[in-house]
Amino acid sequence: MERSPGAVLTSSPEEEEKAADGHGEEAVEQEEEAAPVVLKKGPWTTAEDVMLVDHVQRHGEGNWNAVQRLTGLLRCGKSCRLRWTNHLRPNLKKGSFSPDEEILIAQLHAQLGNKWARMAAHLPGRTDNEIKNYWNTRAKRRQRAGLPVYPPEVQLQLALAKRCRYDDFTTPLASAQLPGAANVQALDATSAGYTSSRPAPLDLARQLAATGQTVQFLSPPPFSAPSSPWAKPFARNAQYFQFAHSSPVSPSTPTGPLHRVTPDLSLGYGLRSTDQSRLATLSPSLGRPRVELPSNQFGQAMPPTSAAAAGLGGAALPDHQHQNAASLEKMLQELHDAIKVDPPALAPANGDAAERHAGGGGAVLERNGGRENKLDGQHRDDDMGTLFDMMIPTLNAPETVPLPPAAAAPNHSGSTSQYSSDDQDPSTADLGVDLPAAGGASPPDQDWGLDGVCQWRSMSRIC
DNA sequence: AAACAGACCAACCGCAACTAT
DNA sequence: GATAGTTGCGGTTGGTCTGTT
Repeated sequence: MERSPGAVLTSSPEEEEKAADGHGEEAVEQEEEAAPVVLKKGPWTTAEDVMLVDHVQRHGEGNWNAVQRLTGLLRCGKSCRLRWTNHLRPNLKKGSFSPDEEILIAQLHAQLGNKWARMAAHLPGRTDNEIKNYWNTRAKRRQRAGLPVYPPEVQLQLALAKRCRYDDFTTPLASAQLPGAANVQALDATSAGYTSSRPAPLDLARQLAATGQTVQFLSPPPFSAPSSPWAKPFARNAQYFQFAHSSPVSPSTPTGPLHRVTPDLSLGYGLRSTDQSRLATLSPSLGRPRVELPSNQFGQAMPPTSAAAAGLGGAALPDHQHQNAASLEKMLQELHDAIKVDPPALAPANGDAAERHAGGGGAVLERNGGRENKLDGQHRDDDMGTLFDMMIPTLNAPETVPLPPAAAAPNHSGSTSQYSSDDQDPSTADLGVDLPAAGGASPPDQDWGLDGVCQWRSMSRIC
């Protein structure tokens, strides 16, 4: 919602408006002879907007410092540029963020940190300022409320990514075996050319794909979700699996279509197909082996074996799928051990998974007593949520994953923007946010505050 | 109805990177 | 290579709106 540009609040709005209105290029010359121009600050007037738009139409974007000189607009170049990019340029999308956009922002923030401009590149029609404002207000509000900053689905990504760093995925993954050339390209892009001393990007999509699940790019569906994604139950979540740190995003990443990596994560708990089409994932570099690290995330060193496995390439081995499936199964087993239930059977590494997925059937857990039941997809969603509930405290247990101070206690200022983009790890800081202290009680309102699906409450059982 | 607090948003500022000279 | 100018980015501020007391 944009405020009326006519709301001039400067000290002498009338005079300034007059000045702005009356100037053509001839009037400028007069000013140049006069005393130094006092540039205006504050809200833009309609007349100023018109002048700026006219200037851009004539001269194109750029050379912003010339705007004042050429048009007499009493604004500095920076202000002109800002006004243009944030409000006047065509194809800007105004209004509140759609649920899909919200989810995407959370994903992007999990991956990039406070790289608003880069995030904006993934949200056509949105500006960095808009995203920044959105995130800061929501994040602050959630932090104040003692809620995790990221929605569960993003936390799951981070949790799994973090977890997997400590798993011994010793086998190079066979991207060449992935179905679909685009997939291979995209997934390879997450690792090829990764020359930093930082840990190699972890890409669970790849791992999942190696288990035989399909990984595919979907066309960008319109942002049309009817309700806030953060209000949704957990389940669709396991959808996006380009993980933090896994897909370098460069400023030159096309700002148009959003590319999605959507593994069919039917590892016994399944996802609804309708969910799958909705979730955006972080755009890979579309095959370019560009090396540009995200500003943060996963600063911790990955064990060498994991680093090697996590995407530095390598020849495909015939048994990759089984090995990785076993790793994932092991992970699930551990998670289920924590909650004293049996893990769901890992889906076979072939079409069977998709079949189960489509049918909504399959053995899933019933939390009560660990009995297995045939439940519908929703219940499987819940089970996945339970898994996640268990995952977070496990992952953040001090003996396994030391949390940076920011993770242990939210920033005193309540801001999410204070970490150094290179030094801090929002995947840990924010992932772990607001976890109840060991032995402590969960915050009273630990759900996402929107649909009452509170999986976090169960944490007290294991903390 | 008034006061207050929080949310929201536009815009500014400082800094860094980039480019031209 | 040094310098100046330009552009882009992220953090912050301050005004307005809206809901609550």
